Amino acid sequence: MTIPKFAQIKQFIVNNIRSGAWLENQRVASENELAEQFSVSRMTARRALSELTEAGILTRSQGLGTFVASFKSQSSLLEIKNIADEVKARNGNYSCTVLVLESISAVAPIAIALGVEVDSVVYRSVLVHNENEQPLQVEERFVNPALATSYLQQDFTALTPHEYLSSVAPLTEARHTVEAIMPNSEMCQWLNLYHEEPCLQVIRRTWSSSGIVSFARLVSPGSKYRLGGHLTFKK
Amino acid sequence: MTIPKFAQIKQFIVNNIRSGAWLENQRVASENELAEQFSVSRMTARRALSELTEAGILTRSQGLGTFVASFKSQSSLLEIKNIADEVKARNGNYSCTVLVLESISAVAPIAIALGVEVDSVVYRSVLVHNENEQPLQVEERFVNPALATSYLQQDFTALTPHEYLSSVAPLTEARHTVEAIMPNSEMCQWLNLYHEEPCLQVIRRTWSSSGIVSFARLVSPGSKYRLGGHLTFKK
DNA sequence: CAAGTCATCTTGTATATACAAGGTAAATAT
DNA sequence: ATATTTACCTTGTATATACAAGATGACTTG
Repeated sequence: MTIPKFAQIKQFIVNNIRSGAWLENQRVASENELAEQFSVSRMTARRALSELTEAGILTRSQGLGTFVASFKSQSSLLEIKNIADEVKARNGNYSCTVLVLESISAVAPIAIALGVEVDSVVYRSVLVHNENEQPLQVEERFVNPALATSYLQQDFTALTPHEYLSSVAPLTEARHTVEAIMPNSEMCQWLNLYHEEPCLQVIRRTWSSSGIVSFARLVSPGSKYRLGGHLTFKK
Repeated sequence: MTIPKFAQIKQFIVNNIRSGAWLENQRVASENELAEQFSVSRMTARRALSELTEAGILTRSQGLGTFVASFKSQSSLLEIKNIADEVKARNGNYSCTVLVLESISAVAPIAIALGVEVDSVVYRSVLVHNENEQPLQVEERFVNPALATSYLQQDFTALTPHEYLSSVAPLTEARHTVEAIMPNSEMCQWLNLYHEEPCLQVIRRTWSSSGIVSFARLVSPGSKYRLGGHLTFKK
């Protein structure tokens, strides 16, 4: 028995919840009770309860006790992964084509999103991420030149923009929104779509300690790409 | 100073990372060093480091030390919230209309998704979630009758299907996928769309301890609904 | 009877201590 | 010189103890 004691207690609790034996909002044994049942110290029993609480499986309140969390309270999460990693994970052949790499004058919405002056110069890149030579996602990115001076000199077939930006301006925050859009004709060409079809668009803004670094638009055909996520009591 | 000591240490560390003073993969003071710096016991310093590690902000390895996690390793997460809560959160007027509530014979894809026999009887509901009397999302749901016998007798304008199902068959797991689709004519009618437009579709399958409970399709117009999420070093 | 107090349960914070186990580098033996 | 041992750092697990603070119900007091 090499499994740590606190982990054994966690398993015991999770098993009871997963099996349906303990229902939502039902009370769980107190730290002292668990300590006695498992012949451990209170601090060890406490660790099991605390970690399961942190994981959202239990809820606790001082003076009252510990309870099975209601499923509703758990927010469901979706992961946005790196597309290159995703392709490689399913043994696809990943490649990347650079379509545009330029400096442009920022129109109002771009300037606002990047936190720079309107009509100031910003960098823009458009890449296509391919799986088995078929376009899977278009990445259009606007970059704050003050924070990534030599952006235009990079070879993005070797190093992704995200990786390069992480190295020159360490990221401290990112915000995403996901929506369904209809691609314009330019985007259809980039994605090699004969018939118009709805696309998933992820907007990602990234911050570093010195300000907004970049603003990216990731567009993928609805027929080829989806986001997935799952939520469980495991752990 | 009523802030707990372990929380003060956490703040100190997070501030250093957010400000950019400590870079990715950089080494952080050890438990003993922190304990001395802050005049606390090792266990208290340890708690700060452990909780930040659990939150994905630090990584630790036995024998080596503690390090600032690389931003890349953090998966970006999107939250799928309850739509009624979301509407209420922005002070919208939430309402719900029941369009269909019936038992049908399961065709193959539905039967497979629910884990029941093909052509067996399953329940089906179609609801429209409205914000200020405008359709915001259509929820089409197929339910395993064995696990929610009296599903068809419920009043879903008062209690959402998700809430009802949680009460009769406590959920233990959920899986989601998000994609962009073009709605068919029936869906356009339900969503009150004059012009066809791309929609976000969330597929949600939920499990309880006794099997697959239900299979829901949540469709929202791309122009009215988006998923948001953000990733930060806060906490 | 009603209001306040007290005892006793709960979780929360904090410390001191002990040993286990992983990793590195310097000291030692071959 | 190379290989092994040893010392010393790190994090990981576990215990015993103390007091703080929230919640509840019984008991006491006005």
